[in-house]
Amino acid sequence: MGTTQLETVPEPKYWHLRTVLSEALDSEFSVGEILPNERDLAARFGVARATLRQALEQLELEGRLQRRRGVGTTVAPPRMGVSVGTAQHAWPGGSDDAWQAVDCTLVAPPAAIAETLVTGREEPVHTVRRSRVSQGQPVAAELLYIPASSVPDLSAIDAPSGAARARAVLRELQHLELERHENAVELGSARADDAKELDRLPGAPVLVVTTRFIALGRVAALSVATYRADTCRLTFGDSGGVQIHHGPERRAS
Amino acid sequence: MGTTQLETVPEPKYWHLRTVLSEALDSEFSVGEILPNERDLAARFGVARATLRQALEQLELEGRLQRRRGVGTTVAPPRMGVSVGTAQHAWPGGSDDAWQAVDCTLVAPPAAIAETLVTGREEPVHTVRRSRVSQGQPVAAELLYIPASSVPDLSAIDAPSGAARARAVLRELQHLELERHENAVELGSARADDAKELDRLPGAPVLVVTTRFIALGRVAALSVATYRADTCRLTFGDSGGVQIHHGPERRAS
DNA sequence: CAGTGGTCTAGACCACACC
DNA sequence: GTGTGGTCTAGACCACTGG
Repeated sequence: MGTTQLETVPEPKYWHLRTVLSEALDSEFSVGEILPNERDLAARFGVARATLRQALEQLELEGRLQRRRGVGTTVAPPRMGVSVGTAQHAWPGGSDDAWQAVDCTLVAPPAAIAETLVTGREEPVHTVRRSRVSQGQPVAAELLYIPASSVPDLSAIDAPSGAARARAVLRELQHLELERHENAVELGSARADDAKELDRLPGAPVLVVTTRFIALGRVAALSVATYRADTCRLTFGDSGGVQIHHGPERRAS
Repeated sequence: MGTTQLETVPEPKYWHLRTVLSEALDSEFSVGEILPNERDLAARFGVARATLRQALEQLELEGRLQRRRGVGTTVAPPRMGVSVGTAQHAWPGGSDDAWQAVDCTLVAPPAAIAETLVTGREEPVHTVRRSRVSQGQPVAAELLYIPASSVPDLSAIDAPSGAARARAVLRELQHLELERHENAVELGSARADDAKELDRLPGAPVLVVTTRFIALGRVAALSVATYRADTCRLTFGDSGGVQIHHGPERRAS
């Protein structure tokens, strides 16, 4: 693991380090193995700790490393494939659903949500919180926004809030006929509450999946799900289990 | 824009700063406007430049800011919706394709690719490079891997490489009957060549979309497309044009 | 040229996990 | 406790853009 190469091209140190470490991970370490601590590594490569950290950040972003405060830095397993947008014509909360309802409240929709829920400007919405676990670890936190008009027959349910009510709301939703749904994926950073649920620090990179469920020509429900970007590979249109092993240069040319 | 609040909760400074700046962006700045430079901003908030930069990095990751070396930091427009995986049953290179072929070579597949292209272990693959432009700016760079056996009738084409040959390869591909395709999305960082094409620095966050095109029960083509994560929102299953305006807290509760 | 963001340093202290 | 990663500082110099 030497770094004694004075680049002819002024490649940033941290980028070069990233490459060197990446190769070392492929050849000298195995999944779950714990790396030397940051101070040692920095000394070994003759750089400041901040620079070393910049390289580690890159590798963590790429899902190669996992860092935990007070514990250490370990070699991450390959990202798990998490299927999204399968079950093309199913409402959330269906029988084979990977999610677990946590809570439910009835509130006035925040402005940004109301805008996407084109229907019912000032209409109250049920807000269902759900979480998704895969292979023993939390992978996503979701907020579902369901306009009250989408589940009109909810008066029979007496639970005012909590997981029971959440399940009741979702059950009601199944009665509607789902036309289609539309997905969008973008990069975001975890808000404090999501971060906690995902066992990450605030600001951790997440993949935000926004799904609009269309029924009767209206948006009957809106899901905003934040997935851990470091551990997840989102799969669309089936084949959730494909393992893509990333080699030395990952997409080498 | 005051920061004179000594937190009772030990919220990191950069995180608090991110929030303050985010709110300022919503209320006091408009798209395209240029912010004060980092040294001034840091002084104004009474923090070190590195801390200020940490906050700016967050906001850039979220697509709120755009930073360019030698120029300055500007307020980014809302992310553009880029449709992916529409045209459910179309090969790359079809008539309404958003991509532009750049180059084409015939090589032995790198190990990581050969593994995903389950067919033909040692078989040579055509490697087609394409780029995608949307609203006047580059949004994605792609590498298409096409096993030679997928386009057997290519001998008639004499162009050895270049854009012309790339188009010829894609034209041949249309003759196959496409069964389906499978998409996966994950976070990555731009390699040097991709970064250059996307007008970003190496290591910039990108959304990597891997698509496997299935025909005759085999993987007939494999696409690895890297999208700029800062400017793009990937849309699946139609509705490419939906604008989601992010409000003050973006997904406020 | 001057001004910008990008990289890097050598420290310091804090929050957390584990013993 | 000790050891880890996370935050923060106050500098310095580099690479790039634009006038």
